[in-house]
Amino acid sequence: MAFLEPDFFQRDVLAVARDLVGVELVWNGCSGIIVETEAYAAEGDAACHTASRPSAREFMAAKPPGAAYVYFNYGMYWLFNLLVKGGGHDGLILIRALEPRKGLESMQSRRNREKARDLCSGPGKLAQALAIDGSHHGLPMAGKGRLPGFGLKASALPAKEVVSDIRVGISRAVDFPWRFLIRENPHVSVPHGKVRVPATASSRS
DNA sequence: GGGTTGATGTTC
DNA sequence: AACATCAACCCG
Repeated sequence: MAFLEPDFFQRDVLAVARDLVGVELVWNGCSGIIVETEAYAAEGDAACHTASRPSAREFMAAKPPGAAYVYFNYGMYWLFNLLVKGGGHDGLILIRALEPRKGLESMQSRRNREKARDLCSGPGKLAQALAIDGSHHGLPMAGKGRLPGFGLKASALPAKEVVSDIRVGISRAVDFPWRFLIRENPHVSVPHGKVRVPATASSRS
């Protein structure tokens, strides 16, 4: 199957986030089927980096659709996103979980875990399993600048049941149903319907 | 199983 | 000060 081209990322960020579920992320000898994503919209979404970080707005203006947006969070974990622009709504898509397909041994040693379910079932875990870090920030994952061995492949999967849910681990715009995942897939980070919204000053009253 | 907590560093 | 997390630890 062919690698996705930039036009895939030139659509509405919600459509792309949904359509990425079931796609195979190919990364330097390893790969996995994307089973969970989250969309963040550049406009009107207080949880998106563009709402608070000038560097994120500059990145979106400068880079092409399909570019990797990689950043460090909680002092410990890299998170891997893809840039969407040129369609209905621009934004970033966090890749949150993979079902491992290739390079299991590399993932196991980098994660220091054996079970497939412990390798990529969360955004920090999958970045560690694939050895993604800040050196990959801005890397084109589609089109001309794409490196051999890196990209996104449409995969011919059996019919999948993609459901939407609220996003994980954020404190603003917590009720947007912009997380997309395969229901009942054991490799997702949090099962459908199980995201807990942290108590806030306003909700505690 | 489920809830809680500590480890870490970059950005604003 | 906040943060798009995780694993180890408790309790049962």
